[in-house]
Amino acid sequence: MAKKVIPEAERRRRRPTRRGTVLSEQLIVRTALRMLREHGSSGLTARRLGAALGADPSTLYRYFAGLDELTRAIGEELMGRALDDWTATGEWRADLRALGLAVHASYLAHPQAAVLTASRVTGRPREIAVDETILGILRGAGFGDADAVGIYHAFIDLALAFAALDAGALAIKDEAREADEDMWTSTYARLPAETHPHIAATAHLLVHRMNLSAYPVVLDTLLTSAEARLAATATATATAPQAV
Amino acid sequence: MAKKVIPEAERRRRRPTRRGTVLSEQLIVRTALRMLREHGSSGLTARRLGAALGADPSTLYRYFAGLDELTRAIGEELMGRALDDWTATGEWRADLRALGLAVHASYLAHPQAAVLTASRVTGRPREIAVDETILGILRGAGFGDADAVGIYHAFIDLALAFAALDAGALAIKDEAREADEDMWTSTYARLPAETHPHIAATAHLLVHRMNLSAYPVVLDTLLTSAEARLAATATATATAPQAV
DNA sequence: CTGTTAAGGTCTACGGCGTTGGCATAAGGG
DNA sequence: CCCTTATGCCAACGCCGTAGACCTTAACAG
Repeated sequence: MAKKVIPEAERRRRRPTRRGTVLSEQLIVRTALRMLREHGSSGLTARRLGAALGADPSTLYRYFAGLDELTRAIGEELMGRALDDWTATGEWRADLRALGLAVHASYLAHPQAAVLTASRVTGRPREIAVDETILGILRGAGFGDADAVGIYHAFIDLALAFAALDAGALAIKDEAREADEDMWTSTYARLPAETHPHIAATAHLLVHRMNLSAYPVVLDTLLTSAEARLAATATATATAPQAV
Repeated sequence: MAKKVIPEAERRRRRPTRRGTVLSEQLIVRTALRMLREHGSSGLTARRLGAALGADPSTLYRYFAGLDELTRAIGEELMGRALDDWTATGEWRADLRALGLAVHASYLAHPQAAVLTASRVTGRPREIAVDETILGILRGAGFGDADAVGIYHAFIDLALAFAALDAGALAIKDEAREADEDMWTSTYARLPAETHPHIAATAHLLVHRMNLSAYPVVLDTLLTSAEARLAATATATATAPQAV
């Protein structure tokens, strides 16, 4: 096996595989994304990916130390796409909202991949770029460092957590068209009022609501609360500018 | 193989295993929880679980249709424990807060198990009981059905999403004591100010903050927003009681 | 243009996995 | 006490990740 994985930037010799394809990290990651979509979140295997690329499975280990590292690269790709899809306007609240939704949407565009990656911090460049951007927006808006960090933390974790949760729900629906159907209509909507009065009374509302994501609502409450905090701080500073 | 899995309630003949243990769903689930803690979130295998129980791996299929169903039973167990740890006081906001934290804590008590289960709806009895409880608290507090359902949705998804996210972080720390160490001190805290000014400026705050959960903060913003909505609705109703 | 070197492919193999079907046996109702 | 059948065990299938040895050819020096 490979002594060590050579970073993409330092690759010199690109030998085509037996079947003629020339490999690269990008090609592998994109093929992996396609396979996840086609075969479900547990359908990404070294052998299958190798076959799809026309390469021996073990070749992948020249590019990634293991499937785990490949998984992190996939997450990085999704995070990068979110950032690409986003443009700053200078209005902090609108920008944060758009960025949060972009991250969420980017993951949901590949639910099977998101399931594998959304709850992992990769520490790779494009993920760091997102973090830097968020902190920049907050500090630029006038938040103090402590507030900025607190809001940043809530913001990014909220986006990732909901990305993972919603992607999981989506992936299950995509994969198990049979059997699972829809838990809310099949199970919850049929509970008798005697044993579960509250669910029974609101079943008609639940069935609709639970098929949407709660993310936008929660995101907005977070941003509203941040806005209030900013206003309060500004007033306090204006009143007593000598305070820290 | 078994024609069909027989529900726990209908089991009559409890034949001991070759090594003397008498199986039950509960024993299997609890042993699985222990194995997850000891061997990490990917360390739960039919063979290992069988060995730990002193039974043949295939015996498990008499109790669960597959590892997937066992996983759902584990999630159900965690959700049930959360409900057991919680007691109602009648004050809706405090009750919801306590219940949310109980769910979060119950999952974080078994991070490796939580990783596998937190983003899955099981549709099993004790999970349904939690849902019924939440809706009951909200409707009892005076929220209209539409509001109650909206808040319920945000509340439960928030709890589960953060349980999954925080458990993932915890599980990685438990499992990969080597190699990963702490992404925040190892990677982020060392970024140069030229390329990442905002991260560099706040690194000292980030390192502390990112090792905590953002859940309590976000939960409180959600509850505050709900409280405001309830007050607004009450006023509107008092002013114009004839309104729907 | 040729020779050398090692990057980057392929091949083979190992141990472990989930799951299945067939079989043996003993629990418990009659 | 007998019969039925639930429930356990065994053996086997086709996957999996990945390690190590090996081969081939791209890239560069001369």
